[in-house]
Amino acid sequence: MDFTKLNEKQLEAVNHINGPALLIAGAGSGKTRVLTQRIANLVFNHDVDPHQILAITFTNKAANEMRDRIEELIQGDASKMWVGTFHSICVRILRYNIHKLGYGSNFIIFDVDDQKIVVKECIADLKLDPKNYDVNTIRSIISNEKNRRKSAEDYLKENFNEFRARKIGEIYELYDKKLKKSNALDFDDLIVKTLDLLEQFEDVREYYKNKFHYILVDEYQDTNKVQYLLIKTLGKKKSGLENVFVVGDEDQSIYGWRGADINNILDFERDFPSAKVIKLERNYRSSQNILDAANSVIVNNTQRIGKNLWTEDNKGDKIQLYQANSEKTEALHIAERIYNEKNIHRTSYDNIAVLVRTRAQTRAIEERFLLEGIPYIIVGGQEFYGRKEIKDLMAYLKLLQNNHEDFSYRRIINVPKRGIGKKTIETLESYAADQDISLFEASKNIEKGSFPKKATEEINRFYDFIKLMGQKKEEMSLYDFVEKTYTSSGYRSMLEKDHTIEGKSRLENVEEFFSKVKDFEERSEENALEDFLAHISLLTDIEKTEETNIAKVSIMTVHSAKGLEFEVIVIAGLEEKMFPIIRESENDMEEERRLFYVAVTRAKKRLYLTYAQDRMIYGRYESRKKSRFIDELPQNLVNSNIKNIDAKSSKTFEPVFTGSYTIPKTIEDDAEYTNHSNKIFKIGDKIMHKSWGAGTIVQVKGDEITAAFNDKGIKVMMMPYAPIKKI
DNA sequence: CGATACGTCCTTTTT
DNA sequence: GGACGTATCG
Repeated sequence: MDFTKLNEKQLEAVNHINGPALLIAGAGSGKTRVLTQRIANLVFNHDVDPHQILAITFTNKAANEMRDRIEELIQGDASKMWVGTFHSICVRILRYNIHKLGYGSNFIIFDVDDQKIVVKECIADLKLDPKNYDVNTIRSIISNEKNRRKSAEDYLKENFNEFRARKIGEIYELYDKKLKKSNALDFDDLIVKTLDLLEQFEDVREYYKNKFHYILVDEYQDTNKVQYLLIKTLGKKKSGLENVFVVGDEDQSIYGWRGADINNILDFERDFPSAKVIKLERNYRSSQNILDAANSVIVNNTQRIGKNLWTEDNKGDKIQLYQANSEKTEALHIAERIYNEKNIHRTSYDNIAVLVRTRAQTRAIEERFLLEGIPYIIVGGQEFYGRKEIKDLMAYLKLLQNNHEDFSYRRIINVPKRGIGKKTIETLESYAADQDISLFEASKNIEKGSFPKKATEEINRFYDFIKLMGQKKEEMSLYDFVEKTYTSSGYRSMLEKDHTIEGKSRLENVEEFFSKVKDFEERSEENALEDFLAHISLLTDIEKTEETNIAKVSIMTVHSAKGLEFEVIVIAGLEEKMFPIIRESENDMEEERRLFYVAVTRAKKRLYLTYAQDRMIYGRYESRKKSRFIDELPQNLVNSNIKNIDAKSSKTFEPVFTGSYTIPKTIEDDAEYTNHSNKIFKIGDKIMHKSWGAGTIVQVKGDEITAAFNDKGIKVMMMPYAPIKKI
């Protein structure tokens, strides 16, 4: 194998074979290359069988890429190597062993939305006032407790003397009971139950300890306590050969709020005293100016091992800071910058990312990009899988996977409408509760007379449908099965009957869902329903985002940007209370600073920072102060539009956008798209949009045009600015 | 029983 | 400003 492209430190890491090691890998220091080459080295030069290797990555996509890359390097098969996220690896272990904990191996995974529904139900069951027990708060308490390895029982014990906390403990307890009854696990359970399994069953523990001779963990700084214990359990060997190789960067630890413990990386040497520590500080991504900026901010943190990024690259451009009047001008400025990047620097749209601290910030930016015809993509969020029709279809599949899962049953029993209303369901529920059986079970032999005739018929029909599909599941391919479910349930005809714009877009979404099913079926070896459901549940934010063939600007949160890089980065909303967001402790502030550090180090060539003097918060304008992080930058590296930073500027709201400030378009072919002065668009017109392709106008309200695009769904545009033409 | 009208609360961040 | 929940009506 050719190691010539590695620097000295990287080579040292790749050649480290036995014994624990900690690789401190600064941003852009080529750690992925090290990880893959080290594994290839193990297999190719040191006779390690791929099935003895466990590699934990941050995303499933990274896992697949890593496997491909290794196969290329060793010119051989690495399919037996276990690579994946903590969650997907745990699912794999659980499928084989969870029966020992009293669960069925066909368990389903509950996402955050599912969790909330359960919590809400618990609050109602315990007759607590929802005003005093906020669903989101309690969901996150339960999650945090699980990540700290505290069971409901532990929590109740610890909080018995405080009324409210005790009640929360009771909710936690009931929540777990409900999940167990539905044979469901939430995200945190996936790790916790795996750990339970390894601790409680010696045979399981020994099996996996013996199997995995080499363990690699990426993004170690973001592991929480349970994940840490999992690695320690698997990694501690009798032989003393603790081949645990962890890679991380304490300066990029940004998931404290989700239980990640920065001490896992800070204390690695204590846990594995013989650990070799290698530090990668040479950066291959960014210009020196960008690195200087990053270094100068992060030195203000105390929780560090300490490192200083450097590059042999040149100084590069200065950082550009822009103070806007409001979030609207901020967005406008960003659009201008992107326009210049495109036309002056010839930067492709997909080499540009706009990073924000909170999802709410994306709206203003998105609206401006729509007006200016800048193609963009919002990475992550609830965009696709959060849609009602997709969740409904998933509920059908979950119910078919596990007939006794009441939450899905409830969701779809009357979708499409089957005349089974609230009353009927309540009766069914109380019957099921009395008998301590699932709703599905309860609907099996409902007594005549307890329900209206029509309802009885429909419940029976639904029961038969589930039963029948259960048989089909075994004989059909995944795709055909999903298709059959969609059609036979009546969901398809329900959507097809809906001729509103919304209905049409739902149909399109379902089509897209089907193409994902097909995709999964083709790419994955296993195509059991349970694998598909788990696959969908465990997708990361980035993976949920459509891949497109047109170049687009990415808009995303800093958290989503972890691990990515772009030529040009815009960080928006650099204001106190926004970035850093309001935090309670100094530790929290350090995490905010790390978050900013992550954002800055995503940039290869140019970095633009923006903030607004006034921002719309909950529908009211609020005065803002610029972020402390701006002051932590080396001021000689920053160009800014602020004339006198210290002077109290007299603030005037700029008027709502009037059109006078529109970006000059210079590219020739733009003219025919934007010169609408004497063209009038009306409903039914076929148009061509510069980035969305062909579409039809469905609504015109003044200057506001709504059009349905063939591939992109419904979009609203401002007529004078939208890059469209009649066709 | 389902569709519309108003009040409420909200924003961190995600597997 | 807007999503989401409860109240009220048809």
